[in-house]
Amino acid sequence: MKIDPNSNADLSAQIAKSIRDAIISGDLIVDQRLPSEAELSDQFDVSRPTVREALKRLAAQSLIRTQRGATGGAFVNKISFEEAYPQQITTSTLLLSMNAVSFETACEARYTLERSCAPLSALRRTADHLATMRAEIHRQSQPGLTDEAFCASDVAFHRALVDGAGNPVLSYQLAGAVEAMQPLMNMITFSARDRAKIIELHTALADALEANNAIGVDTALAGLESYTTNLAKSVMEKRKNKA
Amino acid sequence: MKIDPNSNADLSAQIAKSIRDAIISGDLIVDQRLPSEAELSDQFDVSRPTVREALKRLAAQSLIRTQRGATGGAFVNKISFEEAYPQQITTSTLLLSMNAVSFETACEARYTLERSCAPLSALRRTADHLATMRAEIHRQSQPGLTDEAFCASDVAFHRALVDGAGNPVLSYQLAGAVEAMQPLMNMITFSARDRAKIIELHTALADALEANNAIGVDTALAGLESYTTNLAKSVMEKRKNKA
DNA sequence: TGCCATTTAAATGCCAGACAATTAAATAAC
DNA sequence: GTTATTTAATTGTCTGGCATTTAAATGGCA
Repeated sequence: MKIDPNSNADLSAQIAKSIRDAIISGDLIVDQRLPSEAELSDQFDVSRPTVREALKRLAAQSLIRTQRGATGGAFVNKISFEEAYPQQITTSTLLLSMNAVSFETACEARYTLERSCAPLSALRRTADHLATMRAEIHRQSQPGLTDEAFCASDVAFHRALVDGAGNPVLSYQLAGAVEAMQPLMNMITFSARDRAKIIELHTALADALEANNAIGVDTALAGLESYTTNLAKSVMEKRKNKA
Repeated sequence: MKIDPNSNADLSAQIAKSIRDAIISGDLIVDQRLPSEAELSDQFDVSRPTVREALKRLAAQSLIRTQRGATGGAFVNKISFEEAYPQQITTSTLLLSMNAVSFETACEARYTLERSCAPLSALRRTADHLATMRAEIHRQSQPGLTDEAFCASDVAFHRALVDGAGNPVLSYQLAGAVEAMQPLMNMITFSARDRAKIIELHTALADALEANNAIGVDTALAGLESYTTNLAKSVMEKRKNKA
């Protein structure tokens, strides 16, 4: 293998790309062992620290894992949905906060995606999903709950709804959309009346889901979206008037 | 700052996590310069190569960028949707190929998400989006097109549809779902009759979008989903009988 | 004073060589 | 045959250094 030392990219970035491409193309398969760091530095004609930087880049993307010891080394990692969730959520969260995405835009995306899961979830949700949602509704009605805890429970509620669709790909894609909204939601202070209204809509949603009523779920979600949007709008308005 | 040398995690992973957390929490803001590698190795009480490995991890996630020279250093990166797309697509693609996700499951997720964009796209699509879709339809009807090129054009067509919704968050989330399907689609050989049928549905879709007819778009998408699923099923069947 | 060339300093990029820690396999002892 | 020990391979980390890049400081000159 050869690396272009005149490229503007770092050597470690080029090496990482080379290995990454091999993984994506299937040249390297899951659980296959990469050459040792010493061998790689020979093959790419760079020093071991440079190879290590490249491997750390790949490890940061969960593309490889490393083991120490005699039979150790770097192995192509079978990336799981569980591993991919946090990455996806981190990136989505930062995208929203760094790119000045409006609350409306983020909210629209989130509810648009979530409503698409509703029919499937109404069809397939298990008793477990329903129980989780009921439990979260109960938690949300506890007095003395902080706004952060209320939002976290809200996220758990909606994730149960999404998971109810029984499609891991959907769950993965939605995780980013739903969780990334949390920092935005945390900017809102929920009055007792707000919480009561949201709990009411959550209950309607759970009821519809229990009855396998797709239209009811969709209606409740639409209600939640408009209520949340309006709430955010009025909060922003108040904050603007104060300043 | 302190790092636990007795943790089972690598020092570089711990340092990366510490800096990553600071970025997510807002302690470090966009374009802020991190301490130099030498300063970081002092602060964390580790060597410079270890700090560098940590920084490469963060760079692999597009959380920082580095500049050489007198006023250089590592800076918190304002991650853009454009930067995030490839990451998202790579991860989604590998998730599908490594976890033996069935064609049905992936296809369901993709069309479920895409159909959720349809009403918005019917409302907001610009002439540009429409022109892109028409151009891709034209390309798809060219004789002599390879299956790969046909699939690539299909992806471009559907991305235009999604982008028509005018919501960057939706476009980002959908990119993974749509593009990650391509390797699966590439496993199918499309007969002339298949292509004609798909082009017919694409045309119906574009027509409906041009008429701002949300229901028509949804119908065409539903048709595409069932046609694609059946096509894949028959291809798999044939392949199985051969073997 | 103002402009241009040169020097300097700070930072990252890269390398060589070494030692520590971990782990599994080979070996030896009983 | 089982257990303890040694050995070898591999990653993790450190020290120290040189190369390269870049902006700012400096100096020379008109």
